[in-house]
Amino acid sequence: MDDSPQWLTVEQQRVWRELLRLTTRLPARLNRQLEEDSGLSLADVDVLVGLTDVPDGRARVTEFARGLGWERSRLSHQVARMERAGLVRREVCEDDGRGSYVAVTDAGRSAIGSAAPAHLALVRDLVVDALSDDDLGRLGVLVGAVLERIAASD
Amino acid sequence: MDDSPQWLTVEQQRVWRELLRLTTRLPARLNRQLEEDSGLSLADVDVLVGLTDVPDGRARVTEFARGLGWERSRLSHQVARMERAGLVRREVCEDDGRGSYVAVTDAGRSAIGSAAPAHLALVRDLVVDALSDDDLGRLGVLVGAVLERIAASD
DNA sequence: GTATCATACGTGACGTATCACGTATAATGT
DNA sequence: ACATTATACGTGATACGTCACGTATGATAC
Repeated sequence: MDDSPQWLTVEQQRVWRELLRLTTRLPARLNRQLEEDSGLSLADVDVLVGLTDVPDGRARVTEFARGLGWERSRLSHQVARMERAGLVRREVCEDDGRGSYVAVTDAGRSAIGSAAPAHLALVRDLVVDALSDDDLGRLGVLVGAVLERIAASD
Repeated sequence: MDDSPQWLTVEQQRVWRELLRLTTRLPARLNRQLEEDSGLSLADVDVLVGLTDVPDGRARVTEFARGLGWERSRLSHQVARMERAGLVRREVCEDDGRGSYVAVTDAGRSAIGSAAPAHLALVRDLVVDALSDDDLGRLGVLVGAVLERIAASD
């Protein structure tokens, strides 16, 4: 009977359903605001923020994907879309013929510069200011514990 | 200066990034296990669980979507896919010519019956058992606060 | 009765995210 | 040197989720 699956309690189900709900509602809300204000998507923002944070504005694809916590091919596809939009460009890697760099363009820098204030204001409104500092820290610890379980079960 | 957007602190950014990571990693992990074990998707499971929980195994589309916390057209598309797979069927509503019911089929009941144990075991492993009872309750409260902010900002 | 407004819901277009697969290059072993 | 293994990463296929739009039906006002 050790391994027999058990149905969730009512309370456990409630928390579980809320978590699932969050996985679609949160990105959707942010995407809607971003689309209205700037034409960017949340994925565009993540990539642009990541690239503008590194010294020469470029990163190797696989390492960058790891840093974002994304699947490699998710980044490849996203970069392809962003390249078509002129937000990033791919650059050959001189040292390693296998791979390439993703580099932010001037248009990309400009786009994220314009989009960031309103986007961050909404992130504040929805998440940061919804909780006390203690609670935000606590949320981070709890979500971190779940992410560790996910990583361990891969 | 009241409305000026502010950059997130390092700690706030960390929690924010973890939340974003969770929105893709959690469904992806559950989907992978479900696909391997049963060929169902997490969305299939949500619909089937929802339908097997109501008395005659059927529900009106708009109300059911609301209950799941889904966009209406998300459910319509999902039902179309599940109908093709024989998991549910649409039934005419006798009292209201505008709408229809989604009803679970025998195959659907069987599929969710087979898939549920392993799926719930993974939900337990990743979420429920990753936290103490107190922490799980706390997570629910914190996520609930964020969901309220999202609902309020729509 | 008719017109207008409201509601239910399905569909198309599109962007997104994962998985499988394949190609090109680098590293390693012999 | 050559063969084998490993790595980097791009692409296609598919399922998914949102938004816009449209049709059909019901409710309401006159």
